[in-house]
Parts: sequence; C-alpha cells; structure tokens
Amino acid sequence: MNALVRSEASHRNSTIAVGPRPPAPVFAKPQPISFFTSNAEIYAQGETAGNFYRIEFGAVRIYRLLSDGRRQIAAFHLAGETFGFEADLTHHFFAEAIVATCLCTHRVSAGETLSQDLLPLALRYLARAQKHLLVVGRQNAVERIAAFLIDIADRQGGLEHIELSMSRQDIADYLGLTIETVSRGLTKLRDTGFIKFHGLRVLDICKPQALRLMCE
Amino acid sequence: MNALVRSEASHRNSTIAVGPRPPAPVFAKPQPISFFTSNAEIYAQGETAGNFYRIEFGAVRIYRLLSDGRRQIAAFHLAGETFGFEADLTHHFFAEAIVATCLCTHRVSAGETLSQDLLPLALRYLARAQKHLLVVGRQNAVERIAAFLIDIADRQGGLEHIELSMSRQDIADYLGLTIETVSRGLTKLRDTGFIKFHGLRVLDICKPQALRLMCE
DNA sequence: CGCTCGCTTGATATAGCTCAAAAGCTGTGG
DNA sequence: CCACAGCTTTTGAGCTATATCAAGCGAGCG
Repeated sequence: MNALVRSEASHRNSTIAVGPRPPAPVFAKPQPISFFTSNAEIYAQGETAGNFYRIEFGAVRIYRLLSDGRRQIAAFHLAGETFGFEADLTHHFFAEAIVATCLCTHRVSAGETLSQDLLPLALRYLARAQKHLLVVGRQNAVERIAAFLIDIADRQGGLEHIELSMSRQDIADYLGLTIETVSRGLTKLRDTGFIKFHGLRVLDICKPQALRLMCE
Repeated sequence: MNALVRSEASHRNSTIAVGPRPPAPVFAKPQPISFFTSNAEIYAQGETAGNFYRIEFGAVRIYRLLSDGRRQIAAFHLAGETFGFEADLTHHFFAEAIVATCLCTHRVSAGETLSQDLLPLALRYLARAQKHLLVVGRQNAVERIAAFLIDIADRQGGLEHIELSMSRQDIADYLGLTIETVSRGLTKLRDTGFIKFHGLRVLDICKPQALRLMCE
C-alpha cells in the first residue's frame, strides 16, 4: 500500500507574530503573520477550527489519512489563496506547509460580512474538488499527470513555465498514484516532447494545446 | 474504457408549475415546484446558472464527462438536500434526476441573506467531496463500496436499512469502478455476511461496526 | 410467452503496484 | 575542492487488482 511513516518530520511550528501589516485587499483589519517551515503542521484533523489563512508566500497541502497510513492530498493551496474555514468548528483535514510558508491569519469572528467573501471561495474549491474527482476516478496515469501540470500552470499565472513546490510523493498522493508511476509518467511526457525539464522541479510545457487535449 | 452512450435517455423535462406552496423552513418565499422523470436533465454543464434547488422527494446525480464518454459522478443528492448554486453564473456539471424527483426552485436574487445559509452548505459539500477523494484515490474496490453504503445509510437517517435509488452503473461511476467490479464487491460483502439483500436495490447492513472499520 | 434491461458471473488482459536497485542531488566536513 | 551520507527520483522486473470481453440469469412488461 502506501504506509510510509512521514510523521516525525511533521510537528507544529511555533507561531511568530510579526506585528501589524498593511490591510489586506479583501478583509478589513491587519492580522498576525505566522511562519511555517517545510513540512510543519498548520492544523490537524479533529482540531478546533475558527481561523482561516491567506498564503503570503509558500504552498500548503490539505490531506487525510487512512488508518494504515495511506494518504490522499485533497488540495494544494498556492500563494495568494485562502483556506482553513469549516462548516462546523472542527477541522476535517490536515494542513501542512509544503515549503517555507508565510500565512496571514484571520479570525472568523472578525466580521459577519466575511461569509459574503467566503461563499464564492468555497464554491470555487468545491468545483475544483469535484473536477479533481473526475481526474482521480476516471483518468489514467498520464492523463492525471497532464491534468495536474495544466492546473498548476493555470494557477501560476497561465504561463507554460512551472516551478513545482511539491515532491513526487505529494503529487502521487494528490493524483491517487504511486511515486514510481508519477515518475514514469513524467518521463513519458518528457520523452514524447510534451514537457522539458530544467531541474527536478522546474519544467516548461512545450505543447500546451496537446497537453490540454489529453485530459478532456 | 467506459464509453457507454447514455444520452438518448436524458432530455430536458418540461417544468410543471404546481403553484404556491407553504414556505420552506430555511428560505423566505413560496417557490415554484418542478417535476422530473427518471434520467431527466435538470441542468447541463456550460448552462447559465442562477437558481438552486431543494429536493422535495427523489434523488439527483451531479456529474462530468470526458470527451470519450467516461463519466464521473461527483455527488448524489437525496431528498431534503439543496444543490445547484455556483461561484460564477455557469454550471460546471450536469445534474439529472435518478428517479422521479420533485424540486423546489429558488432564485439567487431572492435575498442577500442567502449566502448566510449557503456557506455552511457549500462547506459541507466541499468536505464531502474531499473525503470522497480519499475513497476514490486510495481505497480498493470493496472498501469503496463499503464507504458508499455507510455514507448512504448515514444520510438516510442512520438506519442499517438501505433503499438505493441509483443503478449499479451510477454507483460504479461514483466510485470510479466498473459495473462488474461493483457487482462483485457487493456479492463479496453479501457472502461474508456484512450485508443482506431484500431485492436488487434494497439491503440491510448486518455488521455496521465492522463495515465502518473497513473504510477508515 | 418471449423480449428487454439491469445485474451477475466467468475468463482473460493489462495498467499500475510492489519490491529492488541504481542514479542524481544536497549538504557537511575535512 | 573532493568524499561521503542521506535524501529524492528514476529505472527495472514481476505481480495483482481491476478492467475488459463475453455469456448467462431473472424480473418486469408488452
């Protein structure tokens, strides 16, 4: 299965208050900033919720575990995105920093108008998760990897240049594959000229149209 | 693959206005009721959105297609649930009645306070979709079927008695399996005494604890 | 009574998993 | 600047769970 022991690298990072900041564009008041090192836990499944977070820089994985250690990453969140709000006051997932990450924390109590801002966000994430279900449920390995690359490229500004913050294991656990299958898929996409590597986690999409067609 | 042609059974049902009704508990005004026969389309991917729907009775599947016909059902909605709202004004999925279904239509323009009601709903569906990702991405066939049965049982009131409104093909497309694998999985659960059939789509869960344990 | 349709069962094929090892990278210390 | 250790990633070989293809079965219906 997929029962790797990853936990020892994943302990809570101390929150570093860096003081007041200029107002964020969407939410009213200056809020505390906290910093997380790579693999630091932001919150755990079962923990009390109540805050949500805007990523100033870095990247975050949202995931769940089965009792035998199998992991599914439900979402990646990149710089600029807001995450961590829940329907009830409990977190149903784990959240960890993928790389060194800086978060701006917001309290839910801060204002009632927040739900006005949060609803479109929640709906976007819902559509994203449900689209990802099609990828994981019905596409083969290479199609899943293609869909992942297209998604990241679009979210990094629509360029064909990609800088991955996550490991092959993270990608595998996001796509419902093994690390070996992800590696073989990327190799196949490279050998067929769809992508070009400039380092393990840096690559260009050479045939964006064709790659898009592959996962429709 | 899974390229069945299902489309000929799926054309728009005429909306039957049954006149004003007593106010729904959550939303303010009486709203038009419409009726859909089994397999009737409620809305299509790409269509303009703007309404949302409460299921008075019946059941609905929310799904997406790949160009070659592979289908992934992203969610089932049962009686009492509300669905169909979107972040932008476009539907990103198809919605069809699974059985004879009666919907109460609400216009988004009806009131600004709606987002207060819709946010927790959206968040619950988001958590549901992301949990389902773990099932589809990391669990084997029998575990997926067990998780599906537990989910339906919980949503039908927590009883151990289940009446499925959906076909084996719908279940397969929800779980990312083939119809044959679903059938074999159900047979295995029956033969090992976890469930007992009282008809093709009617069954009891005999060992709820053990079944739950199977998909954790 | 004989269709049709949805479901089950059987036999075989294969995509992706598992296990194993090699090959790159990165950082550290001499 | 090189050597070595500890990672992550890639590559290889064989195995297995599930898909695919095909046939049979049973309930509902004209």
